Amino acid sequence: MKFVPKKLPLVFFQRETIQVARDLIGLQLCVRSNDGSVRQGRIVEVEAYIGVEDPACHTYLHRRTSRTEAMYLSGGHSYVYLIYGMHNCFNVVTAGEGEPEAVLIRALELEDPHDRAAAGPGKLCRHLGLTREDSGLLLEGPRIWICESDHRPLVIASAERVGVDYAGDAAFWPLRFFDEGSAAVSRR
DNA sequence: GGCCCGATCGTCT
DNA sequence: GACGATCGGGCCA
Repeated sequence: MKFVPKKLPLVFFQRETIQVARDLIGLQLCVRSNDGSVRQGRIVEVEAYIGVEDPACHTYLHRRTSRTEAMYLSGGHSYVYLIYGMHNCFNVVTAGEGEPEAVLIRALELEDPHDRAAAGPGKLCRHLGLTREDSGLLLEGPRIWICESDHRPLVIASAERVGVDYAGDAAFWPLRFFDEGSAAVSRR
């Protein structure tokens, strides 16, 4: 019987952030371009950013600016920001409205599992064509959505988050999750 | 207005 | 392992 991918409902994202992060591993992130073509990849690496008490999170201590406004939306919206003046990072907003938490999508496995064109948060945005224009969108299409996959990860590993040395103890929190069996993970 | 620095990546040694 | 690119965000004045 053929596997028919099913689009995830918004309630999937409106749960506890760490649980959503783990559950996202193995699912398909899909983006439709203006010309109608769809680019997609299997999520193999994510990081949880758990809100106002997380010193690594953009909304630490309720920081709220035009950039982070999308994080205050209800779970199931996108949050895309520019980093180092040249790379975009795509996040899935989690939990409820006014609970500014999110999951950073760090790597996708493409059709060729050894293709590393989407192995990193900046690289996957470039590959999918995602920019800050795509921040604050609902993840129920037509532009961006996430659907089920018939390829579930065998082992989900956890580790420290990348690039958050400024965050004190929080730099050591094991909030990065990845598919141990994928060659498309950004770092081991 | 000014200053510092970043949830990265590619290149070079 | 080190470093530069490149520019907006965040914070202070």
